[in-house]
Amino acid sequence: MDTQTKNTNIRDIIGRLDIFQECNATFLDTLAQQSKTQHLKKGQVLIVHEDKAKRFYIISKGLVKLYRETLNGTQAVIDITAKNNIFGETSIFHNNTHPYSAEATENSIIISCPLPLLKTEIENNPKLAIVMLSSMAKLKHETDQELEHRTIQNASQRIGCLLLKIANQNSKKSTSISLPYDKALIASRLGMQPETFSRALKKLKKETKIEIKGTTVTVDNISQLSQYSCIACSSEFPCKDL
Amino acid sequence: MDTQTKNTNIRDIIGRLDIFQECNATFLDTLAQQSKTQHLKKGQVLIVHEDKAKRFYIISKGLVKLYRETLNGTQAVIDITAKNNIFGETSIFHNNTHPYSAEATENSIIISCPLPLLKTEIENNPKLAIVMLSSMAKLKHETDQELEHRTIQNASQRIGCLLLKIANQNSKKSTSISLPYDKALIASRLGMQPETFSRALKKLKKETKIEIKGTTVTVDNISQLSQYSCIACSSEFPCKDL
DNA sequence: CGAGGGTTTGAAGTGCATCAAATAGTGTGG
DNA sequence: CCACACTATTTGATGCACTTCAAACCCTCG
Repeated sequence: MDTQTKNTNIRDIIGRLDIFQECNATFLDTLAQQSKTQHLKKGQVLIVHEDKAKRFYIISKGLVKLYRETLNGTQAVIDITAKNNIFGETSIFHNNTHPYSAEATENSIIISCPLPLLKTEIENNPKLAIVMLSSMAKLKHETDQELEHRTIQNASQRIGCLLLKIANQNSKKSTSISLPYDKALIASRLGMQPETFSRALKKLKKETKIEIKGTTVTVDNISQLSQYSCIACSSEFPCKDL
Repeated sequence: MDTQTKNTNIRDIIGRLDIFQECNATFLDTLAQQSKTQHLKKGQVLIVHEDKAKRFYIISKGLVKLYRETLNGTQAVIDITAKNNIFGETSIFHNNTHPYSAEATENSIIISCPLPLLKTEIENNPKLAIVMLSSMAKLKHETDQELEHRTIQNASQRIGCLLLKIANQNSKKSTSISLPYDKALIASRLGMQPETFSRALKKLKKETKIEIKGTTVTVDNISQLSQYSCIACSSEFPCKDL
């Protein structure tokens, strides 16, 4: 594939992102021209916490874990993010330092774009600033929710809550959910050990009559599940405030 | 005090807030005119989670707890915020619904301002939008840190981390710290029970040789404290990224 | 078929929560 | 200035949830 074609692809992907809907073609063209596609192997680290930030990233394919890590290697997962999501852009507001690390958790294709370009555009395009502002507010709110869950919900309830979230994203009444990534990764996303995840899922199955077969979870009675999980949450199902 | 004088006071306070430094006098005057001062008793609830939002708030004096609460009354504290801080403004980005509850934890004086006015100004004043954006990014980052602490640090380490934060805000080498609010409230802010706080503080005292007398904590050896707490954190002392 | 990662299970330990009760601290009215 | 009432904090005893370490199992893919 020649450069011309590549850039067209990037331009298309960028142009479709929600976050850039208020940007004009000139900016998008320039951004696309200065962007690069990167192929990441599973496990490859893209950002190291507190690194100087020069670029931000868009996931074209795959899965990226955002996390913070202590010297001895213990990790706290902040988010696991997928196709068409952007990350690394918040460093603009942190002295151009990345506030988290990022690692591909499966083979992924990433578009990397220069940060200064975005920064300038935010400063010059008020509409983009507003879009970024509400996107940031949404992120903040999600983290607040997560903090609440960690404080109030037990392991099984947190799993139930995640299942409900996934079920809701799909069709209205879908009862068959396939886990978006492997169980150990889900566990870390929910702030628990893989062993705990396994046992807590078993408990959840017993309590709410869900069916588990490998990577597929079948929920016959969504209200039973929501009752079990949402009793320990400030928001009622289906979580309006997201 | 007549209305004129009151408004002048409000105007002064608003005008000094960091967040409004990029706003012109006309806006600040209008905002002050449409604002009201409220006296809150300790324990009084100002915002109930998911209420329709009409106003945002500025603390002129006192202390306000922002939290989320389940039906059975269990709380998750999001933040405890003091003089010259603003809260309730994020509802602009959540369909005018407050994403948390707010309660005065001591007798407080609050300035309440109409949200639509702020919303319009954000939309029309790009510089304010940028200020709001970095303030929101900072909040998000703080919550990310908190989530990390809950995941990785134990109770004693979290207390130590808080002490370091307070020590750092004051003078460079201050060794005498007075707790900003009562211990049960600190405990809830750190996501633990009062009993746990008491025991964990005792343990911290033993491990790091700090002195505790009522509400005053004396730290002779800050590096010993930071070593104890920051070993379980992705940021090294003194936490640069704040 | 066998290697290797992902997942589950078991056994034991740790940290925090819970409930109950004692103690310290604070403000009030006499 | 003291005694009382009330709140904040500490202490003790016990239980539960989650972690840790070790080993078994399971699945997929060369």
